[in-house]
Amino acid sequence: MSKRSGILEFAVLGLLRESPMHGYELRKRLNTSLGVFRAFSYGSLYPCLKTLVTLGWLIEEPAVDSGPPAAPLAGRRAKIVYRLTAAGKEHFEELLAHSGPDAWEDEHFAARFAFFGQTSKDVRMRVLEGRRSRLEERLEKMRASLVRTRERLDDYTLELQRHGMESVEREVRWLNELIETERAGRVERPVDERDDNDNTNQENGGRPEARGTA
Amino acid sequence: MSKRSGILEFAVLGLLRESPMHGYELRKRLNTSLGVFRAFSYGSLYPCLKTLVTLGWLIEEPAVDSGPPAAPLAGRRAKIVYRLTAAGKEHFEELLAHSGPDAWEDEHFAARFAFFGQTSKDVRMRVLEGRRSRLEERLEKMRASLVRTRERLDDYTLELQRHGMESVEREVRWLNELIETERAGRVERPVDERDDNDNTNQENGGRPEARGTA
DNA sequence: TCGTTCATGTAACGCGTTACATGATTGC
DNA sequence: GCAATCATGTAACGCGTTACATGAACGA
Repeated sequence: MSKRSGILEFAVLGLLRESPMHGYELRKRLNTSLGVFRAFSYGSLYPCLKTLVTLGWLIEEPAVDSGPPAAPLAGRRAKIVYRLTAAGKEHFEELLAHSGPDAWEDEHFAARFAFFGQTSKDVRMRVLEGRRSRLEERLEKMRASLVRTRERLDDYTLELQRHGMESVEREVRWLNELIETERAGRVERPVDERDDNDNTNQENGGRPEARGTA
Repeated sequence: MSKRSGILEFAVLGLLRESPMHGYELRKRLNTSLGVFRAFSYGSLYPCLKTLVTLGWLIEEPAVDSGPPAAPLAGRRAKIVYRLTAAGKEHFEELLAHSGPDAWEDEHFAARFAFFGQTSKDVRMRVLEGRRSRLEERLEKMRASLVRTRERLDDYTLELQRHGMESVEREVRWLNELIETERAGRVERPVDERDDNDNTNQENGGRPEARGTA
């Protein structure tokens, strides 16, 4: 209906899935833990939260402020803590699994990757491979346009293109490593129903060997 | 006044400086020659052109269609060719030289770099160095946030951060090479007043040696 | 008590896109 | 003749930001 948003909505749901939070804290985690790839401001976050509430993905809670025990009374502007509803959880799963055409773009991909810890292995594979083929398309276009326009571009433009292509190629190699690592990975932890907080996901969950590759 | 735009405006002026063009062609060059880093649509391009005309940077010309000699008459919807005015040229120089706080962001930088062929050496140096220090700031922040949050992030988030940092570090190395090359560069071609088309800018204008570095 | 950080919001604007509407020219 | 592509535009919307307004809690 009104005011749907892409990546911000997704990130909010993802963070809230880990644990309930209020807006301020949410924003900080958006810009630090996750935020390497993007910064959000209150002007977008708070309206987004409201929308998600009206959609039923989130509920507001009056913030049982467990910190300072004094002055727990009356009219103090309570922090609003947002908690993911069951429907919200479901919706988030859908978003994770969904492979829309724009799902492989830079920021969409980064956002999904950031929540791989909460994603099943097959979905992870699909996302990684989707991203890779998206990048390979992009490389094709770049090469084609280079062939078409080479000779009538100055050195700087050329250098810019070359550096751009190299960056993309580098990301493809990175994805290749990740995909290999995933393939080698064993156990499929069902992810569902385990009430929070055991985020220690050991047993070779992430990227083992394959480092100092340059 | 109304409808000022950043990078699109800049790119249009830059392309038009090389030679007059109509909107359609302009858009194609935006998305091929230059367009590795960004794609624009008509919905933004045409309004932008109008604005630039009212500002006096551009003038519309009725397109003396030199191609098909037949049917040069009456009411055919003429292509509109846009040409940079003297004021527009001046404005573009200002934009090139200007070092606003946002001038070092990803897309701003890429756009400026794409027009280095029309930029004097000292400005090129300022831009490259500005970009580099901007990236170094960014690296500082990333490192700091890593120190703060390490240990309570899952492997995937960590890997994402690591890859992000490596990308930035790589660009810094790239800039270092470019800056060195610039320093080694000799002649300062005044750039001004040479009526178009001798774009052959030889004499070691771009990036000589320093390749296969990985 | 005074500045800083925490905490929540709103209004206006920025900078673009998508989808639509329109028509001329070219090549088969 | 008909499709493709060239060529120009407009209206509505998307997804965010900046700047502003407000106020409580905390530390020195």
